[in-house]
Amino acid sequence: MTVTETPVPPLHDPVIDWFDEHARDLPWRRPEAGAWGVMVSEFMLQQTPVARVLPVYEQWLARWPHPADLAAEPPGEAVRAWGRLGYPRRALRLHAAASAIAELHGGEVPRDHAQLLALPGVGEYTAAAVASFAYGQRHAVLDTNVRRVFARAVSGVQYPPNATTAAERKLARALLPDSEPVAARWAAATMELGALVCTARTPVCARCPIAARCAWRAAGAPAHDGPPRRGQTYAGTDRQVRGKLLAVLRDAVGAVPQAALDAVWEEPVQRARALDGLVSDGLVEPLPDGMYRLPLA
DNA sequence: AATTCGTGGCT
DNA sequence: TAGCCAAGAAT
Repeated sequence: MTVTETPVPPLHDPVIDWFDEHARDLPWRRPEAGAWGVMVSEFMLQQTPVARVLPVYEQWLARWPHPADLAAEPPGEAVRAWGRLGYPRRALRLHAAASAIAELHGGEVPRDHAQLLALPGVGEYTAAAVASFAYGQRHAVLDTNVRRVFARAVSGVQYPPNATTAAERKLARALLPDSEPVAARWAAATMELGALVCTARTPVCARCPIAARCAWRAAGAPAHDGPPRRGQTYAGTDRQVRGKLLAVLRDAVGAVPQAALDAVWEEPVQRARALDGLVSDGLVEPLPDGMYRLPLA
Protein backbone atom coordinates (compact mmCIF):
# COMPACT_ATOMS: atom_id res chain seq x y z
CA MET A 1 0.00 0.00 0.00
CA THR A 2 2.62 2.50 1.04
CA VAL A 3 4.71 3.09 -2.00
CA THR A 4 6.76 6.15 -1.21
CA GLU A 5 5.74 7.42 2.17
CA THR A 6 9.12 8.88 2.95
CA PRO A 7 8.34 12.40 4.09
CA VAL A 8 9.67 14.56 1.35
CA PRO A 9 11.37 17.75 2.42
CA PRO A 10 9.60 20.74 0.94
CA LEU A 11 10.67 20.87 -2.66
CA HIS A 12 8.05 23.39 -3.67
CA ASP A 13 9.76 26.63 -2.78
CA PRO A 14 13.20 26.01 -4.27
CA VAL A 15 11.73 24.61 -7.50
CA ILE A 16 9.21 27.42 -7.92
CA ASP A 17 11.81 30.06 -7.05
CA TRP A 18 14.12 28.55 -9.64
CA PHE A 19 11.28 28.64 -12.16
CA ASP A 20 10.59 32.30 -11.42
CA GLU A 21 14.13 33.08 -12.42
CA HIS A 22 14.83 30.62 -15.24
CA ALA A 23 11.57 29.86 -17.00
CA ARG A 24 11.78 30.22 -20.77
CA ASP A 25 9.64 32.88 -22.34
CA LEU A 26 7.55 30.56 -24.51
CA PRO A 27 4.64 32.01 -26.48
CA TRP A 28 2.08 29.58 -25.06
CA ARG A 29 3.01 30.77 -21.57
CA ARG A 30 2.11 34.35 -22.29
CA PRO A 31 -1.33 35.51 -21.12
CA GLU A 32 -2.46 36.32 -24.64
CA ALA A 33 -2.04 32.68 -25.66
CA GLY A 34 -5.31 31.76 -23.97
CA ALA A 35 -6.59 28.25 -23.47
CA TRP A 36 -6.64 27.58 -27.20
CA GLY A 37 -2.99 28.56 -27.51
CA VAL A 38 -2.15 26.26 -24.63
CA MET A 39 -4.09 23.42 -26.21
CA VAL A 40 -2.46 23.86 -29.61
CA SER A 41 0.97 23.90 -28.01
CA GLU A 42 0.24 20.77 -25.99
CA PHE A 43 -0.80 18.84 -29.08
CA MET A 44 2.31 19.95 -30.94
CA LEU A 45 4.59 19.22 -28.02
CA GLN A 46 3.45 15.62 -27.73
CA GLN A 47 6.74 13.93 -28.63
CA THR A 48 8.09 16.93 -30.54
CA PRO A 49 10.81 19.25 -29.18
CA VAL A 50 10.04 22.88 -28.34
CA ALA A 51 12.45 24.31 -30.91
CA ARG A 52 10.65 22.63 -33.76
CA VAL A 53 7.20 23.54 -32.47
CA LEU A 54 7.80 27.27 -32.09
CA PRO A 55 7.51 28.44 -35.72
CA VAL A 56 4.58 26.18 -36.52
CA TYR A 57 2.75 27.26 -33.38
CA GLU A 58 3.04 30.91 -34.41
CA GLN A 59 1.65 30.14 -37.86
CA TRP A 60 -1.28 28.18 -36.45
CA LEU A 61 -2.31 30.80 -33.93
CA ALA A 62 -2.05 33.55 -36.53
CA ARG A 63 -4.16 31.59 -38.99
CA TRP A 64 -6.58 30.01 -36.54
CA PRO A 65 -6.87 32.28 -33.48
CA HIS A 66 -9.94 30.41 -32.21
CA PRO A 67 -11.04 26.77 -32.32
CA ALA A 68 -13.93 27.62 -34.65
CA ASP A 69 -11.49 29.09 -37.19
CA LEU A 70 -9.73 25.76 -37.48
CA ALA A 71 -12.97 23.80 -37.42
CA ALA A 72 -14.20 25.82 -40.40
CA GLU A 73 -11.43 24.48 -42.62
CA PRO A 74 -10.96 21.00 -44.06
CA PRO A 75 -8.93 18.58 -41.92
CA GLY A 76 -6.41 18.35 -44.75
CA GLU A 77 -5.48 21.97 -44.15
CA ALA A 78 -4.56 21.11 -40.59
CA VAL A 79 -2.43 18.24 -41.87
CA ARG A 80 -0.73 20.52 -44.38
CA ALA A 81 -0.04 23.24 -41.83
CA TRP A 82 1.32 20.62 -39.46
CA GLY A 83 4.37 20.54 -41.69
CA ARG A 84 7.13 18.24 -40.53
CA LEU A 85 6.28 18.12 -36.84
CA GLY A 86 5.75 14.39 -37.11
CA TYR A 87 2.89 12.13 -36.03
CA PRO A 88 0.41 13.91 -38.32
CA ARG A 89 -2.55 12.12 -36.78
CA ARG A 90 -2.16 14.73 -34.08
CA ALA A 91 -3.13 17.38 -36.63
CA LEU A 92 -6.24 15.44 -37.48
CA ARG A 93 -7.13 15.02 -33.83
CA LEU A 94 -6.54 18.68 -33.08
CA HIS A 95 -8.86 19.56 -35.93
CA ALA A 96 -11.44 17.16 -34.56
CA ALA A 97 -11.00 18.60 -31.09
CA ALA A 98 -11.55 22.10 -32.48
CA SER A 99 -14.75 20.91 -34.16
CA ALA A 100 -15.99 19.37 -30.93
CA ILE A 101 -15.18 22.57 -29.05
CA ALA A 102 -17.05 24.63 -31.63
CA GLU A 103 -20.08 22.38 -31.61
CA LEU A 104 -20.29 21.21 -28.03
CA HIS A 105 -18.63 23.93 -26.00
CA GLY A 106 -19.65 27.16 -27.65
CA GLY A 107 -16.23 27.61 -29.18
CA GLU A 108 -14.49 27.83 -25.82
CA VAL A 109 -11.92 25.31 -24.66
CA PRO A 110 -13.64 23.57 -21.75
CA ARG A 111 -12.26 24.09 -18.26
CA ASP A 112 -13.41 20.79 -16.88
CA HIS A 113 -10.85 18.00 -16.82
CA ALA A 114 -13.36 15.32 -17.80
CA GLN A 115 -14.62 17.38 -20.72
CA LEU A 116 -11.06 17.98 -21.87
CA LEU A 117 -10.29 14.29 -21.59
CA ALA A 118 -13.25 13.50 -23.83
CA LEU A 119 -11.77 15.52 -26.70
CA PRO A 120 -9.98 13.67 -29.52
CA GLY A 121 -6.23 13.48 -28.96
CA VAL A 122 -6.50 14.60 -25.34
CA GLY A 123 -5.20 12.05 -22.87
CA GLU A 124 -4.50 12.19 -19.16
CA TYR A 125 -1.47 14.38 -19.53
CA THR A 126 -2.90 16.92 -21.97
CA ALA A 127 -6.16 17.30 -20.05
CA ALA A 128 -4.24 18.03 -16.86
CA ALA A 129 -1.84 20.35 -18.65
CA VAL A 130 -4.58 22.47 -20.22
CA ALA A 131 -6.59 22.62 -17.00
CA SER A 132 -3.48 23.59 -15.06
CA PHE A 133 -1.63 25.91 -17.45
CA ALA A 134 -4.62 27.57 -19.06
CA TYR A 135 -7.03 27.66 -16.16
CA GLY A 136 -4.76 27.53 -13.12
CA GLN A 137 -6.35 24.41 -11.70
CA ARG A 138 -4.78 21.93 -9.32
CA HIS A 139 -3.88 18.75 -11.20
CA ALA A 140 -1.02 16.29 -11.16
CA VAL A 141 0.65 16.95 -14.51
CA LEU A 142 2.74 13.90 -15.28
CA ASP A 143 4.76 14.22 -18.42
CA THR A 144 8.09 12.64 -19.22
CA ASN A 145 9.99 15.53 -17.61
CA VAL A 146 8.08 15.50 -14.35
CA ARG A 147 8.26 11.73 -14.15
CA ARG A 148 12.03 11.87 -14.51
CA VAL A 149 12.39 14.61 -11.88
CA PHE A 150 10.30 12.64 -9.40
CA ALA A 151 12.08 9.40 -10.22
CA ARG A 152 15.41 10.97 -9.36
CA ALA A 153 14.66 13.50 -6.66
CA VAL A 154 12.19 11.37 -4.72
CA SER A 155 12.48 7.74 -5.74
CA GLY A 156 16.23 7.74 -6.17
CA VAL A 157 16.41 6.07 -9.55
CA GLN A 158 17.81 7.39 -12.80
CA TYR A 159 14.75 6.83 -14.95
CA PRO A 160 11.03 6.34 -14.36
CA PRO A 161 9.31 3.12 -15.49
CA ASN A 162 8.48 2.72 -19.16
CA ALA A 163 4.77 3.29 -18.61
CA THR A 164 3.27 5.57 -16.00
CA THR A 165 2.36 3.58 -12.89
CA ALA A 166 -0.24 4.01 -10.20
CA ALA A 167 2.60 4.63 -7.78
CA GLU A 168 3.79 7.55 -9.85
CA ARG A 169 0.32 9.08 -9.96
CA LYS A 170 -0.03 8.68 -6.25
CA LEU A 171 3.33 10.30 -5.64
CA ALA A 172 2.51 13.17 -7.97
CA ARG A 173 -0.76 13.80 -6.13
CA ALA A 174 0.99 13.64 -2.79
CA LEU A 175 3.55 16.22 -3.86
CA LEU A 176 0.94 18.62 -5.24
CA PRO A 177 0.78 21.89 -3.28
CA ASP A 178 -2.56 22.50 -1.56
CA SER A 179 -3.10 25.93 -3.04
CA GLU A 180 -4.56 25.90 -6.52
CA PRO A 181 -2.38 28.64 -8.05
CA VAL A 182 0.73 27.27 -6.37
CA ALA A 183 -0.07 23.80 -7.68
CA ALA A 184 -0.33 25.16 -11.21
CA ARG A 185 2.99 26.91 -10.78
CA TRP A 186 4.52 23.73 -9.41
CA ALA A 187 3.38 21.76 -12.42
CA ALA A 188 5.02 24.15 -14.85
CA ALA A 189 8.13 24.43 -12.69
CA THR A 190 8.77 20.71 -12.34
CA MET A 191 8.26 20.25 -16.06
CA GLU A 192 10.71 23.04 -16.83
CA LEU A 193 13.24 21.64 -14.39
CA GLY A 194 13.13 18.32 -16.18
CA ALA A 195 13.43 20.00 -19.57
CA LEU A 196 16.34 22.30 -18.74
CA VAL A 197 18.28 20.79 -15.85
CA CYS A 198 17.23 17.28 -14.91
CA THR A 199 17.55 16.10 -18.47
CA ALA A 200 17.51 12.49 -19.60
CA ARG A 201 21.03 12.02 -20.87
CA THR A 202 23.27 14.38 -18.92
CA PRO A 203 21.55 16.20 -16.07
CA VAL A 204 23.19 19.43 -14.97
CA CYS A 205 22.97 18.89 -11.23
CA ALA A 206 25.20 21.90 -10.60
CA ARG A 207 22.29 24.09 -11.66
CA CYS A 208 19.59 22.13 -9.85
CA PRO A 209 17.79 23.92 -7.01
CA ILE A 210 17.10 20.64 -5.20
CA ALA A 211 20.34 18.77 -5.87
CA ALA A 212 21.07 18.72 -2.14
CA ARG A 213 17.79 16.88 -1.56
CA CYS A 214 17.95 14.57 -4.56
CA ALA A 215 17.55 10.92 -3.58
CA TRP A 216 19.28 9.73 -6.72
CA ARG A 217 22.38 11.84 -6.06
CA ALA A 218 22.35 10.83 -2.41
CA ALA A 219 22.49 7.23 -3.58
CA GLY A 220 25.51 7.97 -5.72
CA ALA A 221 23.64 8.47 -9.00
CA PRO A 222 23.32 4.75 -9.73
CA ALA A 223 22.82 3.80 -13.36
CA HIS A 224 19.44 2.54 -14.47
CA ASP A 225 19.09 -1.19 -13.98
CA GLY A 226 16.50 -3.23 -15.72
CA PRO A 227 15.52 -3.72 -19.33
CA PRO A 228 16.63 -0.92 -21.67
CA ARG A 229 13.78 1.00 -23.22
CA ARG A 230 13.05 -0.21 -26.70
CA GLY A 231 14.71 1.94 -29.26
CA GLN A 232 12.61 3.35 -32.05
CA THR A 233 14.06 2.19 -35.31
CA TYR A 234 12.87 4.24 -38.21
CA ALA A 235 14.76 3.53 -41.40
CA GLY A 236 12.83 1.11 -43.56
CA THR A 237 9.68 1.14 -41.45
CA ASP A 238 6.14 1.83 -42.55
CA ARG A 239 6.39 5.08 -40.65
CA GLN A 240 9.16 6.28 -42.91
CA VAL A 241 7.15 5.36 -45.98
CA ARG A 242 4.06 7.08 -44.61
CA GLY A 243 6.15 10.16 -43.98
CA LYS A 244 7.42 10.23 -47.54
CA LEU A 245 3.95 9.71 -49.00
CA LEU A 246 2.38 12.41 -46.89
CA ALA A 247 5.18 14.84 -47.69
CA VAL A 248 4.27 14.59 -51.37
CA LEU A 249 0.63 15.38 -50.61
CA ARG A 250 1.47 18.24 -48.25
CA ASP A 251 3.63 19.92 -50.83
CA ALA A 252 1.14 19.50 -53.66
CA VAL A 253 -1.49 22.13 -54.35
CA GLY A 254 -4.35 19.77 -55.13
CA ALA A 255 -4.65 16.08 -55.81
CA VAL A 256 -1.67 14.03 -56.98
CA PRO A 257 -1.60 10.99 -59.28
CA GLN A 258 -0.75 7.53 -57.99
CA ALA A 259 2.51 7.65 -59.93
CA ALA A 260 3.75 10.58 -57.87
CA LEU A 261 3.24 8.53 -54.73
CA ASP A 262 4.77 5.39 -56.22
CA ALA A 263 7.97 7.35 -56.83
CA VAL A 264 8.76 7.75 -53.13
CA TRP A 265 9.30 4.07 -52.30
CA GLU A 266 10.64 1.21 -54.33
CA GLU A 267 9.03 -1.77 -52.63
CA PRO A 268 5.39 -2.00 -53.78
CA VAL A 269 3.91 -4.13 -51.01
CA GLN A 270 5.12 -1.92 -48.21
CA ARG A 271 4.27 1.16 -50.23
CA ALA A 272 0.68 0.02 -50.69
CA ARG A 273 0.36 -0.94 -47.05
CA ALA A 274 1.59 2.48 -45.96
CA LEU A 275 -0.82 4.26 -48.27
CA ASP A 276 -3.70 2.11 -47.08
CA GLY A 277 -2.80 3.00 -43.55
CA LEU A 278 -2.84 6.70 -44.31
CA VAL A 279 -6.25 6.36 -45.95
CA SER A 280 -7.73 4.37 -43.09
CA ASP A 281 -6.32 6.92 -40.65
CA GLY A 282 -8.14 9.64 -42.56
CA LEU A 283 -4.91 11.41 -43.46
CA VAL A 284 -5.31 10.77 -47.16
CA GLU A 285 -8.41 10.80 -49.32
CA PRO A 286 -8.50 8.52 -52.38
CA LEU A 287 -10.39 9.86 -55.37
CA PRO A 288 -12.27 7.75 -57.92
CA ASP A 289 -9.84 8.50 -60.73
CA GLY A 290 -6.75 7.12 -59.01
CA MET A 291 -5.75 10.46 -57.57
CA TYR A 292 -5.06 11.21 -53.91
CA ARG A 293 -5.28 14.33 -51.79
CA LEU A 294 -5.32 15.59 -48.24
CA PRO A 295 -8.82 15.10 -46.78
CA LEU A 296 -11.50 17.70 -47.43
CA ALA A 297 -13.75 16.23 -44.81
C1' DA B 1 0.32 -4.29 -21.84
C1' DA B 2 2.75 -3.86 -25.84
C1' DT B 3 2.75 -1.47 -30.43
C1' DT B 4 2.19 1.93 -33.55
C1' DC B 5 2.72 6.42 -35.04
C1' DG B 6 7.38 11.13 -37.75
C1' DT B 7 11.09 13.90 -37.66
C1' DG B 8 15.50 15.80 -36.83
C1' DG B 9 19.12 17.43 -33.60
C1' DC B 10 22.48 15.91 -30.43
C1' DT B 11 26.32 13.08 -28.56
C1' DT C 1 28.26 6.94 -36.56
C1' DA C 2 24.28 5.06 -34.72
C1' DG C 3 21.52 5.33 -31.33
C1' DC C 4 19.05 8.25 -28.01
C1' DC C 5 15.53 11.28 -27.19
C1' DA C 6 11.70 14.88 -27.51
C1' DA C 7 5.26 18.60 -22.89
C1' DG C 8 1.70 11.21 -25.54
C1' DA C 9 -2.50 9.09 -27.38
C1' DA C 10 -4.97 5.36 -29.18
C1' DT C 11 -5.67 0.67 -29.72
